This record gives sequence, C-alpha cells and structure tokens, in this order.
Amino acid sequence: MKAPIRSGEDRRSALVAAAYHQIAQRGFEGLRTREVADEVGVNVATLHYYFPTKEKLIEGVVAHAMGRFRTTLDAGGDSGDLLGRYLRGTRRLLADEPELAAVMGELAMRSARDPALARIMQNMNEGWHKAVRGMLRRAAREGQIARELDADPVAALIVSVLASMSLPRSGIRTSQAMHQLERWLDGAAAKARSSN
Amino acid sequence: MKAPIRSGEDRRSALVAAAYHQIAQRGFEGLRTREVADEVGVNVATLHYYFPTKEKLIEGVVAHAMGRFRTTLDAGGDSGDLLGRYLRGTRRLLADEPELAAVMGELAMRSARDPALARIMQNMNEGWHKAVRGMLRRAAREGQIARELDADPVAALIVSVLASMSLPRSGIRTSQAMHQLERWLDGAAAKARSSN
Amino acid sequence: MKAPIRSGEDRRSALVAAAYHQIAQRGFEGLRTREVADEVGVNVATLHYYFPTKEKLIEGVVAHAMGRFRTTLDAGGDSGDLLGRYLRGTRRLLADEPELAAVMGELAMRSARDPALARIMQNMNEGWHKAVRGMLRRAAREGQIARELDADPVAALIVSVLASMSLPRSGIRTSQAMHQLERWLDGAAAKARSSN
Amino acid sequence: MKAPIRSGEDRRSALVAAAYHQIAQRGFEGLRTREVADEVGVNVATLHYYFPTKEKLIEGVVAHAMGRFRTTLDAGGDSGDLLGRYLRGTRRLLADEPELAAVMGELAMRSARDPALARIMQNMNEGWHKAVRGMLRRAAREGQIARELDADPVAALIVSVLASMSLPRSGIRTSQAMHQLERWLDGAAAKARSSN
DNA sequence: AATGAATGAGAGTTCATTCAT
DNA sequence: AATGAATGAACTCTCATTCAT
Repeated sequence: MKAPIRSGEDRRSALVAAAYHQIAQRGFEGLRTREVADEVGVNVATLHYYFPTKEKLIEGVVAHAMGRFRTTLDAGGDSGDLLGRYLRGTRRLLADEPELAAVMGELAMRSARDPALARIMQNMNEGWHKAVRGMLRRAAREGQIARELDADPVAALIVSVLASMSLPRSGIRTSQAMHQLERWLDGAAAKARSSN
Repeated sequence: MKAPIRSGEDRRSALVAAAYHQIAQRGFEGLRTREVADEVGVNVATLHYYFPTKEKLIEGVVAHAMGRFRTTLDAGGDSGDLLGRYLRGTRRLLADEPELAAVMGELAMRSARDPALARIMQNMNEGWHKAVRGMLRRAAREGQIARELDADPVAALIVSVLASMSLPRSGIRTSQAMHQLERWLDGAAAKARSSN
Repeated sequence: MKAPIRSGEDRRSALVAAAYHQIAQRGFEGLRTREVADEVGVNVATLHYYFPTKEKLIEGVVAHAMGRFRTTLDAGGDSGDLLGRYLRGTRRLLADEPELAAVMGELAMRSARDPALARIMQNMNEGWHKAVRGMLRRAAREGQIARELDADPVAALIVSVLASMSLPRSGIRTSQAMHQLERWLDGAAAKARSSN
Repeated sequence: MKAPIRSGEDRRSALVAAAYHQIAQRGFEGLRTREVADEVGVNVATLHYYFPTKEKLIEGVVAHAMGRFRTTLDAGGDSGDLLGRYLRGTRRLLADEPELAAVMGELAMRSARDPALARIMQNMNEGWHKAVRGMLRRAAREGQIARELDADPVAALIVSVLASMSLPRSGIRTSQAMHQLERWLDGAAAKARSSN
C-alpha cells in the first residue's frame, strides 16, 4: 500500500514492523505474507529472502514485541514509589501503544498452541511476577506498605490485571481497576504508617 | 472422527458444539469447516445446509458460549456471601471447563475486529460489572464489607481479573490473585464489622 | 485444453491418464498439476480432491504403467515358440505405445532417487529376468535351443535389451538388436537340433 | 557446501562440474542453479555471469559428459582383441564413474524433448554403432569371429546393451549381460577358427 | 435432509533471472 | 569478476462455498 523507500538490512525490521502492524490489526487469523510485503512496498519473494518461512517472520514479531516491553519498562528510576511508577508506566505504555496490547493478546492466545511461545510468555509473566513481588517486599521493608501484606498473592493479582490489559477493552474499565489496586496498596501503606 | 447418530434439528447444536470444541483447541486461526463437519460425522455440505456461511456458524458458537456462562452463573443462591460465591463460582466454572475459557479468550480477541461481537462482549463485561457492583453495594449495605468502599472501581478490578482468566495462564497465578481479592474484600468486611 | 465430458469415479483414471500423458511428453521435470487438470478439463482443486498430493498422483501413474505392461504381456499363448512371441510382443507393445516406453524410462531414472519406486522397478526387472529364464529353460528342455546355453546370462542380456527400449531411441536400432538376439537364439536352436 | 578458492576462467568448469554432480544426484528434475553455485562456493549471480541462462549451463554439462566419454574410450590400443577391450573398457568406465552413467541416462531422457540434445545423442549412438561395426568387421576379416556374422545387427545389439547401462540398474544384471555378449562373440570366433 | 463432486480465489513458497554496486 | 538484494511468474496445496442428485 504505502511504499517508503528503505534499503539495506533494515528491510528486516521494516518487515517485522509491518507484520506486527498487521497482527495488531487483523490478528494471526488475518496475517498474510503478501500484505506484509505490500505494506513495506516489496515483493513477497523479498519477504522470503529475509524470512524463509512465515513462522520465522512471526518469531521476529515476538522478539520485537518483547523488546518493546523491556526497553520501555526497564527504564525505571531508583527511588521513591517504585511500584506505583511501574504500574503507571505499564498502563501508559499499553494506552499509548494500543498495537502492543493487541499483539500481546494475540501472542497470549497463540501460546496455547505453540509450546515455544508458551515458554516465552511464561518467562515474561513470571518475570513480571518476580519483579512486582520484589518491589512489594522492598516497599514493605521501607514501610511504604503494610509489613503483613503477603507479597506473592498481591503480585499475582497485579500480574493478572496487567495481563487483562492485553485484551480488547470492550467494557473493561482498566484504569478504574488500576486505581483501585493502587488505592488498596496505599491503604496498606497508611495502615503501615499508623502501626508504626 | 466420532460419529454419534443424530438426526433432525439438533444437528445444529452438534455442529455448534464441534465448532466450539475446535475453536477451543485450535483457535479461530485453525477453525476449519471440514473438520467441524468431520467431528460431527457429516459432510461439509451438510454443515452449509444448516449454516450458510462460516460466519453464521461462528455466531452460533458465540451464542453457545454466552449461554454457557449465563446458565451456570445465574444459578446463585439468594442469601449470605453472594459475592464470594459468585467469584468462587466463576473461578470453578473456568477451571472445570477450560474450553470455555479458551473460547472466551478467542472471542475477546476477535471482538477487536468484529463490531457485532464487540457489542456482545461489551454487554457481557458491562453486565458483569453491574452485577458485581450490585453485589458489592448490597454487601456494604448489609455490613459485610466496609461502607466506604467505592463499588465502581472495585467492580472494575474484579471484572479485570475475571477477564484475565480467559487468557492461557502461562505463569499467571490466577487462583492466588483471586485469593488476594477475597482477602482484601474480607479485610474490608472486618473493618466494617469493627467500625460498627 | 480438451475437455471430454466425464463424470463419476473414472475421473481418477482420467487424471492418471492425463498425468501419464504429460510425463510421457514432458517428463517428471515438466509435470504440472495444473496442466494435468486442464487436460482433463477440471479445476486443479478437483485433482487434489482425488489425489491429496502430487506424489499420490504419480503413484497412480506408476500403478497404471505397471498394469499396462502386465495385462498386455501376460496374455501369452501356451504353445510353441513362447520366448520368441514374448520378445516380439514386448517390442510391439513398446513400438505401439511410445508413451509407455517414455514413461517407463522416466520411472527408471526416477527410481535412482525414490526408494519405493526402486523397489518396484527391481521387482519388475527381476520378474522379467525370471520369466525369460524360465522360458529359456523350457525351450532348452524341449530342444528348441541348445541345452548348454546358460539361461541366466542370456536372460540378463535379453532383459538389458528390453530395458534399453525405454530410452528414447536416437540412433539406437532396437529392432535390429532384437533381430540379432532372436537369430542367436535360433542358431542355438539349430545347433540343438543338429546335435540331436 | 565446499568452497575451494578458485578464480579466473576455470570457474566455468567448476560450475559445470558442480552441475554435472547435481544432475547425477538429483536429475534434471532436481537441478537448482542456487545449489550449483553453493557447491562451488559462489553467488548465484556469479553463476549467471558465466552462464546467462540455466540452459547454457546444461549445454556445458552435455559437452563435459560427452568429453568424458571420448577421452576415456578413444585411448584404446591398436592391436589384438580390439572389440573385447572396447566393451570391457566401457563397462569399467560406467562402473567406475556411476555419475557419468546417471548423467548419460538423464541426457538420454531429455533428448526426447530437446532437439539439439537429440542430435547430439544420435551422433553419439551412431558413432558407437559405426565404431563397433568397424571393429566387428575387422575382427571378422582377421578371423577372430565368424565371417558370416552380420556386423550391423550385432553392432545394434551391442549398442543397445551399452545404452541400457545408463539406466539405474535395479535388478538389471549388466555384467552378466556383457559376459553373455562376449561369450557369443567368442563362440563366433571359435566357429570361425574351426571353419578355417 | 444429505451428499459426493467440483470450484474460484487465494495461501505460502520456490526459482531463474536481473540489477545496482 | 562478484555479490546481496530484489523480483515476476509459477508452483503445489487449501478452503469456504456451490450444485446436481
């Protein structure tokens, strides 16, 4: 459709970006190599020059999506309300890049049938869980939330809510949910302070 | 594959059930009319006799999945810990029928591209929201949870967690999340009681 | 190209016949499913309805070609110059049906890379060898050829010549070769008679 | 695969050798320019620098195969059992270089569709025929075989057997056939001697 | 009510060939 | 002299859908 003049090695990334875009728009169900190529403005055969098979192209998309998450989220500051900033950061990321949310949802669904992808998603979710749990424990140690709070289930709850954000939000009020989450955590903080 | 001898009108439901099963197993991406027909033990042309188009068959699946939810959840008792029973009931439903969870996830993803389906999903999610909010308010009125609890965001949080249960749970600890939810609600209840 | 109106089960054989014809004309190198379907006057998808894969179609051609040989050659009379009639029958068969010769040649070449086909060709050639050797022994017993003739190598020679008939005869004088073969056998016969 | 560092003009012959090898191994059906180039360790585009078209490359292979035959066979001594040595030489050549046999078979089959190649094969076969016939006549003149032997059909028979050697020998007992041929010729020789 | 047979439109993939460098 | 990148055309195979029976 559109044909920005690119050349050289970044054809690869242009193709991945186009596939990413197509998946966000039409899902895996509607992913067509020809349309990916069209979007970049090259012949299908060119796509196959870079990605011998559709599956390899998808792998590229997976890597791209994962990278998108990491690079954006890792850049957390080191002080203060770490957890709160993490949650808000994630919410903003998925709000600003609806395509990322859509692709993550597609990947999640696909992981049910693709063991390799399942492993990746599992790593991601467990990584989330551990990161959040770590932040919770640190916050408890530093007296920002109640010490009795059991970090594991709270982390599980948070990860569940984060995961739900990759679903199309038809009638799901994600930001309200996030607010309530923060409110409860803050409440725990208040309780922590008062018990000091 | 299997070929139970059926006849008459319930061919329709048999076909829908098979399609439902196929979607749960392979996703929309892998839904093939021929395999649906095979599973019921009839010719593809027969399938098209009942469902002129694949889309119509999918509509049947949507109705089936929605019905599955309603019939199971509406049968709640009328007294006592209504909300708790609702949450536990939903968790049990999705745990007992993993296919239902899978299909709901597929429907959710598809709703991003299918306005009609989007409307249905929105109704469902908003229905959930209202139902949960109603229960919360009633519980607050009856002193089972803290009166100050803002029913809307809490309902939003609960719906988010429920929604996340339709995603393949690779590394997502759904039951821990649900427990934490109930714990917080119970905490609110305790607080409510102590403030009485 | 041409489209004789056929219907029912013999579509299968029509497709095999067309493939057989195409192989004879263009070799495996030039065998195209679309042209096979065109020759029968049906859509390619119809071809795949009967033969899920090109390889299966080729198997059909192999069976057809083998059958062509057997049915024509087995119908040998029971008396007199059995061997001579066998040789002349084969020569006539391959002369009358140049396509059969061409296909046999293609199959022979392909057998070098296709173990299943190699087995078939081996069976055929060994079958020939045994049949011819049997005829030679009987002829020797009945005094039609010299008793000292070693049946095995003579059979090998005859089979070699028969096999060479499946090659395009550019400059190969097959019939002269066959004549010389018969002459030598007759000579053995004369010798046999004179030694009586 | 392997990449011997070559340069200059013999790239041509390296490419031809690789193509020859590929044809022997996979037939014309499986000949791929890219694999030929890979085998030599150069880019496909380089192949096309030397051979503008695949057809030209094949012509190179034809010339190479023909040369292989001539250089090996012409080196016959001048005295004694010329024919016997010729036959044994040919048999040994094809036994020692199975690739040559395979390529010859492929060329033979292809000659049915390629007039230029047909001419070449015809020349080769007729050359064989004349050469063998000449040897037969000389042998007859010199009393090594029976004078009455009709040189033409015997030559035709020999050429047929030689030609059959380019087919994959699944169940064809070439050496037995050759032995029988020599035996008959020797028999003719004995007869010739006894009639002196 | 049900089917075997057929199909058009398209899917992913392959391949000889070209072109700018 | 050599290459990485690109391509058009074609290939086998798939699939929802139709139609005569």
